[in-house]
Amino acid sequence: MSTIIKALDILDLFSPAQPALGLSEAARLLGRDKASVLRHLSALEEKGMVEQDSKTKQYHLGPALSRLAMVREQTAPANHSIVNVVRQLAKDSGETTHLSRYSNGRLVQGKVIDAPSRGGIRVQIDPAEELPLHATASGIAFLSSCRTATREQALARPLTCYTPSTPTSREAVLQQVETARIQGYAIGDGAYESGAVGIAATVFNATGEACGAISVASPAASLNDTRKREIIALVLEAARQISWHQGAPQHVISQFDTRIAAA
Amino acid sequence: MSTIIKALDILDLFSPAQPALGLSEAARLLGRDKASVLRHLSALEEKGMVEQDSKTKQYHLGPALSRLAMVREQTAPANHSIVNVVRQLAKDSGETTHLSRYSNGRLVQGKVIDAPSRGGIRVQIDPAEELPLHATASGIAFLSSCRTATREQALARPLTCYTPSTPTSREAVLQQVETARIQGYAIGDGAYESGAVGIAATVFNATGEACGAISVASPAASLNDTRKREIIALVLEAARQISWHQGAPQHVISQFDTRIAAA
DNA sequence: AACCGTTGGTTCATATATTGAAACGAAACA
DNA sequence: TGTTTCGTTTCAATATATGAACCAACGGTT
Repeated sequence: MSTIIKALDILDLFSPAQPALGLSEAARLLGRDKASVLRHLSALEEKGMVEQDSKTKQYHLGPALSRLAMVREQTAPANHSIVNVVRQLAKDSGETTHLSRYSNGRLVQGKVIDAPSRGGIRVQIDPAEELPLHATASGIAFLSSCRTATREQALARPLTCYTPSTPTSREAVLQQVETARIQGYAIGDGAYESGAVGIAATVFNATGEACGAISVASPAASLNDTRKREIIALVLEAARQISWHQGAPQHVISQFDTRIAAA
Repeated sequence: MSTIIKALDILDLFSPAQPALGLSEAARLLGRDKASVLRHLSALEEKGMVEQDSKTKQYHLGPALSRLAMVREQTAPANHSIVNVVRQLAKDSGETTHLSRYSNGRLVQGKVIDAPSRGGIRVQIDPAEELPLHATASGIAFLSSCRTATREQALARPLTCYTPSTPTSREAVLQQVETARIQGYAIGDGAYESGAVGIAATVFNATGEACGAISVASPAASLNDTRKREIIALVLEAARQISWHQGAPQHVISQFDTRIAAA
């Protein structure tokens, strides 16, 4: 394994739950030698990827990340219009909405728009959180449209159980994926977080490949059948627009059109 | 030089002006071998730091950056390292030092470090005090780097006169701002408090926007030309460090570097 | 105060991962 | 068509990473 990857693995230790850690702790979590981890951390620090608190000696994520993320956002192609679609979906549905993107085996949050808060109960989503492919509506939707190799790769990894309704067997996941494929959208009913229902549809890129998912998360209590259908239509429309903004090919777009007409 | 740093150097090639680049171009810019750069890019890609457009083969900054930056922002530690820079500046200059931040049309004190008291005359600063933009070195420095709308807004407000040398006309202020812009630092000679000379430089945030100023306040009596130049260099260096800690973009940092070299 | 289990950090011989010139096929260009 | 440039692969030479052992310092216990 390359040194670069070993070093960058360190960054993945940091999370909202664990915003800072010391040398020994990092080495333990990675199962590596302190000396190596120290050298890696020093290199990362030199480039501003992490920062060390001179008092506590703990490391935390550094300013270079803010800078680079800013560059990425500023130069992300055609991002603005896509974000607008997500925002509109949040407004129309009145619920928390998030767009996720697939990259290197992971489904990561692209943009999260919190529910327009006019009181009442809403779902909160952590924008830094990675979405498990097997336990979220977004994940199931994506798996239902991606290439087989990608799906197999995802299923090969351990299927962590989050709630009593998390599908943890290959068969259970595949069945959900299959219904999602037929319907054109996925419903995740408390499989990741109890009481939160996700309704998601795949988004496609210019090559016609699945590249992520758009999803609305609602409290289970607030969903009856007509409301559900309403949201499904909104999500499908948003997925169509985002895919279109990314230059998805005609046959993908028209498939959305027939799905929306059916809903 | 460690491999990690060499790999991370690649990320610095990306900028709003150059949001994507190919392998050869990157290798050329870095003066390194294509093969190495390819391996580095592949490693970075595996960790999501860059992404390769499968069509054009060009690389651009990856989703891991957005994710990690989000974690960093959520867990933003009350920036200890920045305070350290201010403290160090106070120590190196031997004078009272303060970092101010712009917010809602006002320049407010972020952190004030009193001069290391080894006797003699020093300037006292009230940490609760708001800094008039037109009459302090910090204010002039900030105005010399902020966007036009902000500057106009500041000039539209009444220009209170504090001492005989307070600039009270729009033209007088603008002239000071212009010299500050050219020099990269501002000197406020008793414009707010007679006998107190401020030397300030703008600090920038991750968006590359001016967000405040760092300043050293000395008694006029204790300043000769060489001492002044000494402090200017220290202030510029501190501004550079603070901006860096806030993730300011490369072109901002390098501007500081040239200014420091000139001083 | 002496002891203990930590911590972050350093050293150096060993072993391993990195390196870069050269070569390749593909694509773009003239 | 030949020419250039591109991304990518290979492999021997070597520069670099590694980790066991060690150190000094800190914070609790006894």
